Amino acid sequence: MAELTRRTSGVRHGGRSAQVVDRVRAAVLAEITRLGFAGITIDGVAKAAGVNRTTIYRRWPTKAELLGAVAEPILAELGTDPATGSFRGDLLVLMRRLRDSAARPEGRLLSDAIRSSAAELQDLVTRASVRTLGPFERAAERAVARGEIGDAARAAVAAHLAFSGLVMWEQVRGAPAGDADCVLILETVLGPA
Amino acid sequence: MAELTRRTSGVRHGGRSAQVVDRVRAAVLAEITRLGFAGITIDGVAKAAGVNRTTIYRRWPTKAELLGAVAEPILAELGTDPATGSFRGDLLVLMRRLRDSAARPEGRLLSDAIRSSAAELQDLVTRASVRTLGPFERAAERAVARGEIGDAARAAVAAHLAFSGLVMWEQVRGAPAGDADCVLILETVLGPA
Amino acid sequence: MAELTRRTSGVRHGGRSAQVVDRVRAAVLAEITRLGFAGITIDGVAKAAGVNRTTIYRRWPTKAELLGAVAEPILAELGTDPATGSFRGDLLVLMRRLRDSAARPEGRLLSDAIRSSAAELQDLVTRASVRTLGPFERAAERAVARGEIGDAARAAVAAHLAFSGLVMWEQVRGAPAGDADCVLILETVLGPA
Amino acid sequence: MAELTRRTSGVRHGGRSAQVVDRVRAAVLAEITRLGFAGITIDGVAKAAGVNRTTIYRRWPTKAELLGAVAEPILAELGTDPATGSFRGDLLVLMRRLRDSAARPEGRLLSDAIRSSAAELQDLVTRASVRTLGPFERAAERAVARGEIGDAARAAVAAHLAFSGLVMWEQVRGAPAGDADCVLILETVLGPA
DNA sequence: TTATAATCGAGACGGTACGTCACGTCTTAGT
DNA sequence: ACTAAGACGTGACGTACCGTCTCGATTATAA
Repeated sequence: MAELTRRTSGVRHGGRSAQVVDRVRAAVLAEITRLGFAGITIDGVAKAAGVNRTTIYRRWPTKAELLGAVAEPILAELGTDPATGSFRGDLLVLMRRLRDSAARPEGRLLSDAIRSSAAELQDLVTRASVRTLGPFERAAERAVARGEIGDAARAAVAAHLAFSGLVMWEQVRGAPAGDADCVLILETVLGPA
Repeated sequence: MAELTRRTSGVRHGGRSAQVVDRVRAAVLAEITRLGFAGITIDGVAKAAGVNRTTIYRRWPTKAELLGAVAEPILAELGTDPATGSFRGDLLVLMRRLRDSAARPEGRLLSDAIRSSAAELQDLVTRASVRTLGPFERAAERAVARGEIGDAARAAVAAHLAFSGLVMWEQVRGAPAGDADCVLILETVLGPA
Repeated sequence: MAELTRRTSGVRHGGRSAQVVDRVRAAVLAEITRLGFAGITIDGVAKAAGVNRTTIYRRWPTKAELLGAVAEPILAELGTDPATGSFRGDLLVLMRRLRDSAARPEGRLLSDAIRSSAAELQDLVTRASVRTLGPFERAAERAVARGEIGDAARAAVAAHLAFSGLVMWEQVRGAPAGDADCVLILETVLGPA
Repeated sequence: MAELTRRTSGVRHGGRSAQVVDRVRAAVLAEITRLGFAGITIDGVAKAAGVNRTTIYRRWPTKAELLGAVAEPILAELGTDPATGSFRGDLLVLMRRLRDSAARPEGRLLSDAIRSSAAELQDLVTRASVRTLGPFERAAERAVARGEIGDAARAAVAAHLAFSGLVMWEQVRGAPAGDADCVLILETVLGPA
């Protein structure tokens, strides 16, 4: 998945190039807000960004790369590991972070992408899943290492359920998850505190 | 969502009409197997079915209706309530049923649809979600009514997690859920037996 | 070209059949007024007539036959020979008659058809041309027979010009021909009175 | 009406673009020969030209523009004024020119278009009429200015008749106008030389 | 008065063409 | 070194008519 740099080798003209990148990024987010993840088109992004369509294709040859580049910052953010010292604490932090991100266009992009089954976005989907689920899984591993939970598979499933339950929440229940919902999920997969 | 009959009243030409419906249905499933849910096109279905494209449009004006019609049987199947007498038993049945269905093209259609965020499929998505999640939720309600679980919200979340965890399983973990996975999920959301 | 009777052999069921024929005929004229000659579709006529599309096809297998049937009365009217006793008088009568007819939908149908180059309407076009131009040509022949004009070819051309000039008048000049225009045409092709 | 160049400013790719334009133009003429004016379809032209259908739509958004572009050269040719010094001479030149053009596909396109009553071609029809009839009318005006004819309306009608008579000739009489026919028309509308 | 044949309404289908949208690629000109 | 601009092929979309077919329901006349 492309990072937010040009694919062709060579010097980057700081000013102009960076401007293009920024405008395209902003345009993608605006389009997500306007039309939703599935409604994004290169044409639309180009127009919204005031940039030529070919310019986008040059920099991000596929839609997956474009979206991946836009999602990169939030992916990085969601990819970091918390360190509360307890599985319960880690999961709660991760869930709240994920929930909060879904309120932003980048987050919507991410969670819609994770659920998507489009072949053309396979790269993005996999990468986004791995990096977003990662901290959940590592929290589980730490819990096992710390002896909080004996059964590693059990810990992994708990992490998976917390993640999946949250990712599917709005799609299935029609409203974003609240703070209490996060706590409920947590107590359901880990038992009452 | 259309059932697998003509929208207008009265299918007359039992023979020919029924044949068309059957062939289109089969073609949709074949295309799902071949290209995946997101790869389905009316053109492709028409060709695979050996039927004219306009014939499909006449009967199912939107893609959501076409897919909904094809999904109807499995929706009906997954929409029935088990009656094992216990929440645990009900959930296990529901999960296994859902897991098994995912191995068939109709099931793949369904679970991919449920995760999809395509605007054009909103109808299908909602309907599929409601009908497939329904038995999970009703099982939770019965559990509450029976006094198995005191907290209704807690029961509902358990149902939601079992459902979501299963629907996202393959997408996120790369392989279909096994029997042991179902049990693990069950023990995670309801506690050990 | 079909007359306004059923093509299949057998008895005509006076009431119902006649009603259908009348309503279709009225619908064709209404559609000509609404959409113009080129805008006529069988679908549209059927809807406007409150008659099933297949009923129209049964009776008039081609569009040319349908239109021909509708045009028949006016064709008959325009096909009769005047007898003023002079070429000049005959032509004037014929021109005025043709001009007047163009104000009615049937007449518009006719003159648009005569100018049309649609292959599917070849039958109609030929028939309409022959029958409408006929009186002009016969008037020329009578003039020659009477000795009014010596040169038969010359007389025929005069008839042709009067006819063509009138048929093209509105199309080219943007407004229907007036009485004075008819006289001008007459004096142009036959010389001043 | 579009000229035979791109609608947007500046054709850049002299080679490729020009080639496409040429091939489409040739294809239109070929299709006219093959199927007649009324039988022309964008699909057919695209196939005959070995060009994609959307390419045609991009360049000529409507059929009227496409046909207008193809007709442009002959329109330009038929739009020039002769200067024989006499009404009679001018008309004869104009008639022969028009008659000759009808032997070529472009000319057939033109005269069929002029007679057409299709709403979608209104632009083309008007433009073609105006530009083709124009020289006839201006010849009449010059005749009046020169004092050849006293009555301007009379001169205009003579021009109109010569034009209409010729345009309708083949449609009504079944064979193209010969040289002698042109002379006959001339003598009919202007009197013997 | 009832058969019976003609006719109609309704639904469906295959097919052609339409005009549009989005994709991804290429080339040339300009900055 | 990039970007803008224009063009193109390709595939899919959803719609409008065309002409044909079959079935079931009427209906008007002829037995």
